[in-house]
Amino acid sequence: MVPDASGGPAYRRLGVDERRAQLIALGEKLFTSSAYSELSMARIAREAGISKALLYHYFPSKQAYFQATLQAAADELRERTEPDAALPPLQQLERSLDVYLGWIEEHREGYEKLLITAGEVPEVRAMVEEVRSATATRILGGIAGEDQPVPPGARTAVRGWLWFMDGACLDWIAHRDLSRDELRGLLIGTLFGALMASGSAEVVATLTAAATEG
Amino acid sequence: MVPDASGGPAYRRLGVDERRAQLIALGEKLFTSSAYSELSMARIAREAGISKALLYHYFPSKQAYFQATLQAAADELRERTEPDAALPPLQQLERSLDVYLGWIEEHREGYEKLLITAGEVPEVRAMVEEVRSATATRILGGIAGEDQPVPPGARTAVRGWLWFMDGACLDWIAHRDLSRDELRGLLIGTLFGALMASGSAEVVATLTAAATEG
DNA sequence: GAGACTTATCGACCGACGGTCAAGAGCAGC
DNA sequence: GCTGCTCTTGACCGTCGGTCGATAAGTCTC
Repeated sequence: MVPDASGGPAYRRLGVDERRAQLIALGEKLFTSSAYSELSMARIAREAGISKALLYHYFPSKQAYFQATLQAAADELRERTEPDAALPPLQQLERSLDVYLGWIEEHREGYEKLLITAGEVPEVRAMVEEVRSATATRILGGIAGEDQPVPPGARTAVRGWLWFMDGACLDWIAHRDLSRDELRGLLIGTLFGALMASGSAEVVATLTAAATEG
Repeated sequence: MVPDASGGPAYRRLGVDERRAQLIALGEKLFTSSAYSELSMARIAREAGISKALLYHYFPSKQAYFQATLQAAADELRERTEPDAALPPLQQLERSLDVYLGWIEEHREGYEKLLITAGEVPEVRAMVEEVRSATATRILGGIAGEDQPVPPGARTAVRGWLWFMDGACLDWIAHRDLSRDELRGLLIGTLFGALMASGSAEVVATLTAAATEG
């Protein structure tokens, strides 16, 4: 390093937690404004005012770093969409959807980048896929009864519907000409439509009946 | 190059079209068996038995090369799903879907890799997005009348449905426990369900009425 | 205040990547 | 057998993700 003519320290020495928090906060900012592959670790380090080696001291790889910046948001989302088991299934779904859509409105750019960039990083693809899987299981479990075997059509319908949700949400935040309630209605209506078309009419009937009677 | 001890030519010299065709055929094979980022241009050149510089002589970049290997398949798919304007809208849709699903069955691995890898290559993402956009316009134009303004809800519904299609198809080829007819029924039923839920009930009625009367 | 100790931090380095370039080798025409 | 066109090459460049031994900032002790 260049000798420090000013006499002060050549760099500031932070505690581990402090430095790590700073890097994660920076990562959240950078990864939502640039694509994963367009951000080099060298540039991230430069913007953080540290060396690349230090960045690698805190995170074993670029993918791990990216994943770490997502983890906090992912945890928060999962916790917020955790359904209230006391509610009837349909209301559980409605409430979770509401929270989900609210979260997307708050994190527009991040959500967009996440879905588009998902293909680049296997770990992130796995995260998205795991969220989809868990949600599908939750829905199928909630509507078809606990340990009943799930008919293939219903499984495909729910799986496809989760993709529908992402596509519709991307369209939503791109155009912003639909209210959140309208979108939620579209999503739930489509889920029912898909389940009906898959030959699972009775679960839809059960669902809606339980809602109107309760 | 190492002096050729055998006395024969050090390399085979091919015509431009021949070499290009060979490289595209090789690319189709390699890109369906490995992910885009896992394939280096050096390795592709090695497998083709040529130098990396020659590969770059035929294709200006790795992305352009990848895109070129997709172009043939994309053209074929687009041509095959071109609807017959003489048919009523619903039958157009059914026939195009049938062709589409058949194409996916033929190109399972390629389709899977394509959707998963789409995020990595901007050009490919643009291709997929363009196909979705064109299909959406085709569907919306066919059902809502030619130059009528499309209500936002219907647009979002169709856009989401195209994502639904990809998600359902991925589930379909992953599990293979649904017949093509069942899947097609699920897709069309879901499209109707989505349009109904978006408040475009009348277009669905028009569509199905035209089908049964025609 | 001086010295010892811990460890956060750095500069220099590596192999591999995508991409470029001027020179060379295969083949056709004479 | 020579000439010329162009297909083809080895060597090179800048940057990337990632690694490593050395160094200096801060703290603790006396």
